[in-house]
Amino acid sequence: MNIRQLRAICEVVKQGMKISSAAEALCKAQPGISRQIREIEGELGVQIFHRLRNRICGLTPAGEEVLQVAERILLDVENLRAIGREHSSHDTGELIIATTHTHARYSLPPVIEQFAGDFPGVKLTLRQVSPIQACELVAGGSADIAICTETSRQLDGLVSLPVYRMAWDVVAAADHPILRERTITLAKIARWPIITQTFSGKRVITEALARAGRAPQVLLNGADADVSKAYVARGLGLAVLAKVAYEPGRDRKLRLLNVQHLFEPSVLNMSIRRHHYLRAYAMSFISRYAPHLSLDVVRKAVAGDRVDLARLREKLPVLTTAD
Amino acid sequence: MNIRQLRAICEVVKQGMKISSAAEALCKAQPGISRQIREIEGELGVQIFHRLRNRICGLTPAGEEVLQVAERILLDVENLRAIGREHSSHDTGELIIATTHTHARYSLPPVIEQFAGDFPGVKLTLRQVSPIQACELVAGGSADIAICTETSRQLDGLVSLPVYRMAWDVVAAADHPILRERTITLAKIARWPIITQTFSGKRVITEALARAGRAPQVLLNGADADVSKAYVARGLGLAVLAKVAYEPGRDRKLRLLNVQHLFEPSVLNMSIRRHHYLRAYAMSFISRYAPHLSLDVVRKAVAGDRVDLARLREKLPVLTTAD
DNA sequence: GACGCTTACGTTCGTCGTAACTATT
DNA sequence: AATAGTTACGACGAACGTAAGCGTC
Repeated sequence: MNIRQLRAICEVVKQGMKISSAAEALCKAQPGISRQIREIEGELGVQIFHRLRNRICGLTPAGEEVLQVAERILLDVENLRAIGREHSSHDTGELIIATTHTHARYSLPPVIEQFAGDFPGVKLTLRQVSPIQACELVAGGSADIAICTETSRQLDGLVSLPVYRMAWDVVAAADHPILRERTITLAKIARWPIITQTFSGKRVITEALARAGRAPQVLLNGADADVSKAYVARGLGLAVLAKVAYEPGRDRKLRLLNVQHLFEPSVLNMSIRRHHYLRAYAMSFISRYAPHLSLDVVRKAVAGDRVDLARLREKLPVLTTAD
Repeated sequence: MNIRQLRAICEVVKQGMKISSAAEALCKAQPGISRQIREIEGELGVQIFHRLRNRICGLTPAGEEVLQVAERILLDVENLRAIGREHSSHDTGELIIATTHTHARYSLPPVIEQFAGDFPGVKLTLRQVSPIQACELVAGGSADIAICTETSRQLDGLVSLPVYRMAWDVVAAADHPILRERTITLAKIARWPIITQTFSGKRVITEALARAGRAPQVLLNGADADVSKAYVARGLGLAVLAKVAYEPGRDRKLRLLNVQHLFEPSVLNMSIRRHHYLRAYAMSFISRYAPHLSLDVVRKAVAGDRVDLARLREKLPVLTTAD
């Protein structure tokens, strides 16, 4: 058995059961990949791929099981390389963080600034995507850490730790009529056009209004916090923002509505691929971003020991400002 | 990187940092092993072994981490082979159970008889050892399942599931004076010489008497249940036996003392190496031996998901007779 | 005929064992 | 001298790419 053979299997699956695409992705000729696969099938004594008319078209049940283990082995091979780099060049390497606009723009900058100062040799990459994509990037090994609100479905092989509760704000233009109201209710919010954001912000407002039997009048959808703020400033509507995205000093044309009682804070997760080796600088990043998280807990959770998430959630600090 | 290289590393460690022994164990020449190691050290860019005066004498910190991951990879490689065998020859293979005398002789025979009938193609091996050795065999990959009472220290990489509570009996010769007592107390037991067994039986009696401020008068130590019974039958003393080891039909010369109130039942564990692939027949064996254990729980526990052991323990049946 | 995989074959690279060498005890 | 590990070298085998073959769309 060979690591190359396992890589061939995984790549063929990743490329949608195409040997030729896998060969290209691995910079090899097709016949090589073809043989690697037949060789390991011969050695294990089972068909891994379902062949239909001389063409590969799916995994056999045995193949499903093989794939799972093969992926774990390849991950561990990557981990060995990371261990090597860790001990040969402690403070140089790469750290890829997948997150949404809100965190890339508002909650992460101070941490990243500090981190970049401390680890000039680490190439830090920020991938700004949707929460689901962020998790998928991490699960697929293309990113180290995902920082995003909870996604509906947990990918397996992914360890998610709650790190903050995110409070929400509703903002309005300084001369917006709603500011004359003494108390804000969901019903009053629902009267005005709303600029919803792409990800969790949208869900938060929709669900909250649904609880009050209302639906938002969506003026504009698919905006991020910055876009939302621009439209709100022009008086076109209200927007729900993560509290961290409101900057009193810069957002002069905006006013906050007092809505803590209307919107439940969302849980912000940090997701890491299970069994992924975390370089020392990655741990350092984590402890800077979430100083209340014990690194030992992180290490254990990633190693596969199940951690008492409920207890972690209980004492989660609320994320309000980035600094 | 190569699986061979990883195997070389693990074998050298296993052989107590001896390259030559590792070479022999792997049926290779020394220079080959030597080179494999230097090659992977070169590729990872770190020293794995500590070298002192041209001689290997320990793992570096990096080596410790590498070893851990390398072992996991080798285990997974073994798992791939097992998956192959599972799907190519479902009902043939090997099953190695490491357990103590009591279970080999008393609690397992009916299950094994049934199993052997159902899976004639499976070579079943029973390794009769101490509880600690049983766990070590499983942790080292030399056995599939360990069945034994809890050991003081949990080996890492080992998943232990509680399967039964083992009740204890004290037996005496039919004409033993203690049988004239109306109620049995620890103090009364402590008056007589005791034949202690090698493993948990010894601890049980010692700890129980210690709670009553007594120490056992040990007449003979290191016996198993059968040896104990023979001496007890000759009137040489009392013995603490697992309830399952007392056979009323055969043990005519022995009498039971009513001691449920004196000896706390011990928890019997089933231990499996974490991430070890369990063949279908192994699962079948488990469900026969412990029908109250959900196979899904077993599968999850072995896969690394932590299971609520406390809840499992609560509703543990008491093991009294084997059938 | 284009696409996708397999078979065939010669080259290249890697792995292994023997043997000679070096260092430690 | 004996033990433990490294270096050197030649032989064998595995992996790769090119080219040709086969079956499907």
